[in-house]
Amino acid sequence: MKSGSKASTTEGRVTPEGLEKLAGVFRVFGEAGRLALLQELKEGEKTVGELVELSGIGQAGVSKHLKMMHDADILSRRKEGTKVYYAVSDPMVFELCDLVCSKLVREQEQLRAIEYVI
Amino acid sequence: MKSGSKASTTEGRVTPEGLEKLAGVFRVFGEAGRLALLQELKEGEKTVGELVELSGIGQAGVSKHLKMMHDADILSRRKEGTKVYYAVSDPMVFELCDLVCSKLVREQEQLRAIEYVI
DNA sequence: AATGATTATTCCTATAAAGGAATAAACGAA
DNA sequence: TTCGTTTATTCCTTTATAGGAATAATCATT
Repeated sequence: MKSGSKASTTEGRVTPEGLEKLAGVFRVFGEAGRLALLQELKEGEKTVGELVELSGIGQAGVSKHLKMMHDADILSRRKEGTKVYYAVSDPMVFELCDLVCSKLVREQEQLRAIEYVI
Repeated sequence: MKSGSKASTTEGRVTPEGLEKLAGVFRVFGEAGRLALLQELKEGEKTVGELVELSGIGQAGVSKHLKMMHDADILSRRKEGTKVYYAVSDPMVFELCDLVCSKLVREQEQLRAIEYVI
């Protein structure tokens, strides 16, 4: 067992500041545009321009979203000339999305089952 | 392998509507007050009044947060007399929080290691 | 029916965040 | 240095959400 790290683990209580940080991370994922960008980045690193093309989001928006995710330590950033490559730096991202996705699928199946009965 | 369920699984593409739903779920977790309520509910079902006491959030706020989480199929609701008991209905909730918590702990440990070097 | 207790909802205000246009900044090439 | 490309930032408007006070709704008790 590791020693300190009192601020934000889920066994036992989490401090209000810990909860705020937690919520902050979830908020990063709480926007469809950012999830779309993550979906593109799942296939590998991409430049801002490529992501603008692929996502249909405006350049400013993409740049802001990427900065936000980079600040949250979700993306890595690599500069090459005038281009900037972003990549997912924490695979937790996909575990998170898979968890919620499977939940949504479960719900949908349940709905379908109900429709079937009716 | 299950058959249909095209709308929102993470292998392959997720539709824009799927992404919107996904984001919506994350937004539920993107607020410290709601996480605090979930933390209380981790120990078992509680009434609205108990949660008001425990969380320090106002009655209206608690009620609204609970409704939101119930609508998102995260909480179950049981009425007994004038009291209403809420409980976490999907253990995914805790997996989600644990995932993000462990990420935060990792980051904090990394920060600590850097401080140690300096 | 009237009262008290509990929860839900409405209304308002304040805050935060998204989105777009324009501009700035960083960099390479000529 | 100047120009073109790419990305970041600023400014503005709009929308969404939290939070509180007040009110409504629900239910048991008398």
